[in-house]
Amino acid sequence: MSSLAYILMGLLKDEPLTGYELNKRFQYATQFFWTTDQSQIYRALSKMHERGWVEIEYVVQEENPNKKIYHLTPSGYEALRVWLATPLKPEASRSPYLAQIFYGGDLTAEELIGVLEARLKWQDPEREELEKRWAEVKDYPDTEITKAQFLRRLTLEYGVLWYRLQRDFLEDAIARIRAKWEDET
Amino acid sequence: MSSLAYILMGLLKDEPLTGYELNKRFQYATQFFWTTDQSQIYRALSKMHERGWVEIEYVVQEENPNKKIYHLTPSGYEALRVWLATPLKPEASRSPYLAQIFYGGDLTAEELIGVLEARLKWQDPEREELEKRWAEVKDYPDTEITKAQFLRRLTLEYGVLWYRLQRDFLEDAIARIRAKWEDET
DNA sequence: CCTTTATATATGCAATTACATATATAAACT
DNA sequence: AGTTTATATATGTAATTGCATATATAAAGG
Repeated sequence: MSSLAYILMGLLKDEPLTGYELNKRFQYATQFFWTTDQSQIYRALSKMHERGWVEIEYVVQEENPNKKIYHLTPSGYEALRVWLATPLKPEASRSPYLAQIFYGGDLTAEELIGVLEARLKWQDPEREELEKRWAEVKDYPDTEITKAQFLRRLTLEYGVLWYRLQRDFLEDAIARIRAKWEDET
Repeated sequence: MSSLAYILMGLLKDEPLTGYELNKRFQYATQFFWTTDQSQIYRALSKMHERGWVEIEYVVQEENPNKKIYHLTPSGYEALRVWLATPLKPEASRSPYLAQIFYGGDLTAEELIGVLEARLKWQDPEREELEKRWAEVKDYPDTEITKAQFLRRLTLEYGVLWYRLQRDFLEDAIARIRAKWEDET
């Protein structure tokens, strides 16, 4: 099973949820370490059910479509525990925008910078969203929160650091490319 | 076409190469922004040939298997240029190890730290390799190198900054998890 | 002597992915 | 009046992926 199943089980560990609700969590809770499509969530839930990792509670509704609430089973929890403690092999690196810089020697400064500005433009709102969440929790000492809260905050901190690195690098790169290209002409 | 074809053309822009040689470049030149499998390179080259982006020079050898040297065509170069100047949509984030931290509240400190130490162990040699390459080029002023060298160095710099962030985060996380778990017991 | 490594290209395959689309009702917006 | 959004689940599909394996020769290492 791909990581997706385990990430879903991580969410189900705290509360039973429908596929629809899990999908909504994905736009918020896990978005900086895992993104996925709605269709993948339903497919993953099917496979998890086949394996007995989740049980389905069918809920008939009148105003809205019927729904299936997924409950994590003990066997699912066990599978999650094992996965959480298993060192994973390195992920594939995939940053096509770095390739665009790497090979961009023949482009104009505007073309190159256009690519980097576009990236800044979508990354910065995401960075600000994380900064906001980080500001709310950063001041509690490690000793005054639960282990789970501590770990969630730790990943949030990583997210903030990562986005700041991206922003700093992009801003620096844009300035230096501009200077370099002006110099050469 | 996926980014792979363009990254291959970026390499072919400077010199015609065989699939075998391209594969070797991938373990070095591009490894921190793109990793791939040997089989993907041959498959991508086939597709690129169908599209007329590369031409094949057949070389018969006696001591070694025959080989095909791929030359970038003007139409390939043009496709590369267009891609390089096109802002790409955000890549999917995929960091399962962050998920392991995020959901790791029920694990022991040793289990959690084991995952992080394993990651440090494979990342640190890669970081050191990049640091070494960075040390060799970092002191030339931007004005004394070509645009292409400048951009290659810029991506290398990003790679170094990224690996340092990883190391700093992992070391800090390990220390804080250890402290927190000792505290709770 | 046997195994591994280097040279060189290629296919089979199952898993995973993103994107589009289907179905259905109700509310809210334009 | 017509469109979009929210609720809710599901399938079709082409592309891409990593891994394994096939073929073939020569050199180097154990």
